[in-house]
Amino acid sequence: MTPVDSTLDLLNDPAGVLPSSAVHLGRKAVISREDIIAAALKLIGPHRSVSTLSLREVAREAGIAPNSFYRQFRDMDELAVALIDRAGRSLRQIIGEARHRATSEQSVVAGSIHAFMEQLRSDDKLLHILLCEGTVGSDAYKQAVERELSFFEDELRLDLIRLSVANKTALFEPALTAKAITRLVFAMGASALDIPAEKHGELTAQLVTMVRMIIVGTQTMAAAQIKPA
Amino acid sequence: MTPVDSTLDLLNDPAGVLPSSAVHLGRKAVISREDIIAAALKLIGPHRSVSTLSLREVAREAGIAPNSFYRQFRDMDELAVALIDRAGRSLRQIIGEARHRATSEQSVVAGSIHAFMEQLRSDDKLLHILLCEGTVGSDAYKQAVERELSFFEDELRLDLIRLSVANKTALFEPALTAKAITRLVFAMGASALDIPAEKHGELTAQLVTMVRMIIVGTQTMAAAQIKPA
DNA sequence: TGTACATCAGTGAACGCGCGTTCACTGATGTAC
DNA sequence: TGTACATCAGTGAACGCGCGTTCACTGATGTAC
Repeated sequence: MTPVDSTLDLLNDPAGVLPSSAVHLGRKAVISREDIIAAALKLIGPHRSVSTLSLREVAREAGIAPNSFYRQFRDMDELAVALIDRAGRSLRQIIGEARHRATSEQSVVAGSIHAFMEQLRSDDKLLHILLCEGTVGSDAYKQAVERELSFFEDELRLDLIRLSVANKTALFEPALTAKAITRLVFAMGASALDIPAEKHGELTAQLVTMVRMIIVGTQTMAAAQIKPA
Repeated sequence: MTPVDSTLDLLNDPAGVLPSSAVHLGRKAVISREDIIAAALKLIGPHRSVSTLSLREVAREAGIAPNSFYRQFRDMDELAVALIDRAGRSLRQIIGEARHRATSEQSVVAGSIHAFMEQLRSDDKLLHILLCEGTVGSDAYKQAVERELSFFEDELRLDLIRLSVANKTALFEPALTAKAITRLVFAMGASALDIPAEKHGELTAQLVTMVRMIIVGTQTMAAAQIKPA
């Protein structure tokens, strides 16, 4: 039971060398939000989504009393939103890195998608959260997921514009293009969670082609001088 | 309590004019699968997905004893799969009708999407099921939803081919095009469930443009003689 | 440095609840004579 | 037509369980002197 061990470590840490995340205003907090988040992440997997976790279950995994949970979170909803926020931030960073390594539209698309699928293949719990919690759960869940998706869309939109300027190729409604790509990638990612890993390669290739369709379409429509609505 | 009333009606139906769905092998079955399915549909809504329904809750709504449920379904999973099957069949019929009214790619796209969004706007419970149950719940759920989606993809693929032949415009990988469109429409539909009805028009317009991007892309790629992988 | 004290993070026990599932039953149904 | 009977769809009561939430507590922590 790691959380319990780390509790003991904290208490036996006279030199104060432990991560400051567990320290609050000069006083040692034996249970941190981090402990609870880590426990929830341990429980999440391909067949467990955040919305199916119970408070007691998370507390058990964290090695704390059920009611101690309340010292850190108002309820499970608040924990779920914290997890979704973290998941969004994590994925945006990963994709952002992949994207800024890229120089052409081609490599932005392929690179980002490969980074995304790699995260997925590595059984990243945070990504599971973003993919699974969007359609069920409380309004707070859904809003949190929608917020993360819109962050994604925005970053993608800026990159699409950046590249279209660099390549001197116009885009038809970059915002809509970014939204379409984001939604499609997340939808395909969600269905990839349930297929065996050996088919991920095929799915990645499909996804790259699909996104190319959207980009070629948006460029063609811009070239044809179709007016944005 | 409608189900209870209909039970009484059945018992007081000497002329045997009631729907045959409640009659089994010459013997009157007072509780039918239909009663239970109807009760589940009553409970489903924007904030209730099938996976959050309890057996007792459905039984209560149907006006039957909890254990009577078992005479019709092995468990809630079996009920959920029945609901998903029905939802798929219903939506395919609606979209199919809209599609066969159409003659051009333009009107196929716009017509189908409008029919889809109209179903959504009308608060159709069956559509909710298809949109919400894809990412959570048991494997049986997910497989059932995937199966319905693949039916959709297939019908859309055939229609795209039919129209491209009629219009003499080639398509790049029709199967992938159909898959991209299907996934995108369902993903956008799922997020539409949580937005106020007055924004549905805007969302429909966005969706039409997005799908046009895919179709224009797929046509342009075919015209450019890019080889399918 | 040593000691007394206030604070409050974490707890153990208990609550009432709705759940899925089981069991033996009952009583209407359709059938055999 | 009337009657006795077997069938089995539907039931009421009960089970044990895990849940979220509450309460008064306790004991380690950091502070004041």
